[in-house]
Amino acid sequence: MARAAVPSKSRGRVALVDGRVLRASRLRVARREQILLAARRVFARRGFHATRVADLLDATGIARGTFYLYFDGKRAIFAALLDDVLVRLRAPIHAVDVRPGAVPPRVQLQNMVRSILGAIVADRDLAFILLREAPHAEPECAARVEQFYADILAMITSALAHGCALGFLRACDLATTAACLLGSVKEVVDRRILAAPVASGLDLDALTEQLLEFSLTGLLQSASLRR
Amino acid sequence: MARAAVPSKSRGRVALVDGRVLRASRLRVARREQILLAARRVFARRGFHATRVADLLDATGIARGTFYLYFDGKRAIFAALLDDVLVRLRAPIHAVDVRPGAVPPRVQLQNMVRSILGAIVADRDLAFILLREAPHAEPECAARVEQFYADILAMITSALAHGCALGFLRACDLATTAACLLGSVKEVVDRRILAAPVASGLDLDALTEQLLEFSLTGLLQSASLRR
Amino acid sequence: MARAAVPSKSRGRVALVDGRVLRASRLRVARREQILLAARRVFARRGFHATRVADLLDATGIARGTFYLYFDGKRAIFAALLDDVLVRLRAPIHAVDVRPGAVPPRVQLQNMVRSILGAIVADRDLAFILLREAPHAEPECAARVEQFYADILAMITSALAHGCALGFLRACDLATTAACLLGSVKEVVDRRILAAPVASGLDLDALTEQLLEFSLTGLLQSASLRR
Amino acid sequence: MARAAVPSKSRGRVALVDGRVLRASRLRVARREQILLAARRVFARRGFHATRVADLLDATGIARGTFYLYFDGKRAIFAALLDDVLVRLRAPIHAVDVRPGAVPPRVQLQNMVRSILGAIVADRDLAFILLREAPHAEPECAARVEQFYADILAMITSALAHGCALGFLRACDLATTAACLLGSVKEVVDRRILAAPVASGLDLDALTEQLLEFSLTGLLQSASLRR
DNA sequence: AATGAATGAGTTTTCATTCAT
DNA sequence: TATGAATGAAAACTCATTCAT
Repeated sequence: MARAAVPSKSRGRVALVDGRVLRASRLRVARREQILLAARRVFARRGFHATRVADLLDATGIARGTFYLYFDGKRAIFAALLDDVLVRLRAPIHAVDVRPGAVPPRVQLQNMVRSILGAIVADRDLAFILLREAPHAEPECAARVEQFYADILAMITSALAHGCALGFLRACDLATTAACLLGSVKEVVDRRILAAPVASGLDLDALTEQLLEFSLTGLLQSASLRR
Repeated sequence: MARAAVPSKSRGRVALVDGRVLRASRLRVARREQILLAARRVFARRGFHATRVADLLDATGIARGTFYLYFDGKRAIFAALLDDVLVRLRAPIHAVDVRPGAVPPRVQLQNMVRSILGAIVADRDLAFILLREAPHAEPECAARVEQFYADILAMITSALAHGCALGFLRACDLATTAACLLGSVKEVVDRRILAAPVASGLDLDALTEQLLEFSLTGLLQSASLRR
Repeated sequence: MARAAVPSKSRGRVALVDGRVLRASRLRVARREQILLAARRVFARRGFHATRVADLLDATGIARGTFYLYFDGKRAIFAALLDDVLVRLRAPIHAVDVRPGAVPPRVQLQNMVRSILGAIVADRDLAFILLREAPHAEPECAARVEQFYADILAMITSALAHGCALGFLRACDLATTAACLLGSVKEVVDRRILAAPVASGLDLDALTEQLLEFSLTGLLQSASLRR
Repeated sequence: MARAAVPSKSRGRVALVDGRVLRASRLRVARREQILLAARRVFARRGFHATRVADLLDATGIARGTFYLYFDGKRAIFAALLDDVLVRLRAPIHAVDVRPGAVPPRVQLQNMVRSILGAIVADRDLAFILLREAPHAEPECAARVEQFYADILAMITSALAHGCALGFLRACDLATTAACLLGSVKEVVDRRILAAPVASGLDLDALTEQLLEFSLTGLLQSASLRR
């Protein structure tokens, strides 16, 4: 929708027009962002189904027609938000480098988890949308979320398989264990970050540590390790 | 809504009437169950929001008016189903008995997890409703689900605290670790049971074992336990 | 939409149910007719595009939902009306019988034209819909109207070809002449019947005569026939 | 809207300004024509109701605001187009001169019909607008079209009356016969010109001949004239 | 008790027109 | 003059719930 700005160094009339076009384009993009920002908050607070287009209008202060100028409807703007969060959360996820000389795997994991939690804290509303709303909003959105998780699970599974092969990790059912890992992160995010009052001092490093500790060493005391 | 059957010891005419009332009452209850059963399937397949009352009617074969004779509406029947699943899943959950001479804690945990998974497999549709629909159906439903999870988390937290105090478990952030545990179970249920094709041979014992193993001993090889 | 009435002569419960069903079915059909009747008037007076569903509701005195219970929308009810008129006007149209001993062709034509005009007068609103609204209402409606006229033109063309072959009629360009005939009838219907004040004494026999006379013998005096 | 060019006889500065004004005015008129031309095509192809202002803009390549600078709106530009066609088609229509020494009436008629058909072919889009769209576009447009036809019918009626009085034409119901004539022409235009593929070799002289022949001498063989 | 026709509030979406730049 | 973003009135359609039979 938002057209790419056309930068120009020419003079006279053309420059004028280009200047106008450029400015208009910037305004367009800005307006779009403004609507997205407001919508993000509304969707996160009220949920997809309870949110009416009217709520989005109220939150942005624009007219009905204006909204439809920028988005094709409620689903479309929600999908745009979902895109946003999917991109942001996919960014920090990557395979662990186990080559000799690389950063130790545990540190890599730590950094990765920490980055993910950081991205979530940086935009709680988007995280709400991904975790709580998107899976039940629309078939299409749900499918995208499912694909996102499927990708992540594939990476986890691959990492587990490597770890086992290299002797770092114990043998386990990869699919089930991957689910355990994903579930742990999702629930911690949900209950320890999203559900936490905004003001409360979130210690992401501590959360990261707890997640890793739980996943890697389990709950038992070393001494009582062998049951 | 469903009136309690009125038992009667009187005779003759009155007894006859009582018999009728009794029969009617039984029919009432049966009909109610029939509607609930059909609704369960529909809600699980289409989701709360996408399910229209007409879908419930189609699935049951009753008339609109009849439906409202048994339930106060779409929300009410969904709430009734939610009640159902909450009761069923709460049943197997209880504190671990750590008194000397009791069944070993790990076995108790194993039995408990196994029971929960068993209850879920026994009624996938209800599990769908709890896991995927109820949290986004209606504020009231979401609140009840939240309360359910809060109860479970409280029990887990308490168990963790006991385990730590008794020296069975390592020290950890109780709230975060409880979330890890709950998340693991939820995700395993979702991906390894609900998402599994019905025909696929589910091995609940194996799933139980994987969950316990993951939670108690983590992923690392004992040898590489200390990083 | 309207289900066929199920007549029943059985007794007792079944009869009761059948009676109810029958009655309900009749009411349904009656209601549908009532809505169609009102809509016919509204569409004829205001035109398809200027008619809002609300106008139809006002005219019938039913609620919005009720309307959509009987028809899928504005287009659907208009299409139903169009069906109606197409059936009624197609009825009197048939090929001319030129076998020896048959009613004289001119009399057959006279009867046919007279029947058509009669059907139109019997339901001016429907004729309005066919002549003035349907061709511009919706692509689909327009197509049906066009097909209707195409059928008629095909019959006329065939009749002209026969007439020429038999020596009754002079040679002419069939397609163009068929258009002349159709156009004459349409315009006469439009201006001499539809545009006429309802009260005005319409003499359909006279109109029929004028139409035939014009088409068959043209305007020139016999004497000046050869220019 | 379009301001008349202001001719100027003054010199020097004022003349310069006048030159500018003149040029601006010419541009204005040209632009207006350009918009009308594009709109004509769009209205003819999509119809009045299905045409959105955006379609007109797309077809012309101007901005929304610019459009409203030249026309008061969708109705206004359509009305302007209608004006255009009404003027063009009224031009060739005039009374038949029956004074001795004048061109023979049949030749006059022939010329007139031929001129009308020529004007239509010269601008099929405008003819579409008059014949198919204007009568259903807007009450005001419909009224103008109706007035146009009323004028024509009045001329035809008067001509018929004269012809009868002079003994050229047979006695007939003037209003009905006038409708026959008008309807014949309209339908022939519609089906033999507008509906014809553009490429198809239209023989307007032949169509004219057919129309006259049909109207003046009818369909019957002279021999079988008296039924 | 059972039925299903009727209801109408609620929501989305379109598009002709305006107006600040 | 030209632009195109903004507007908001209209209009269609859905569906949970009621109620007369």
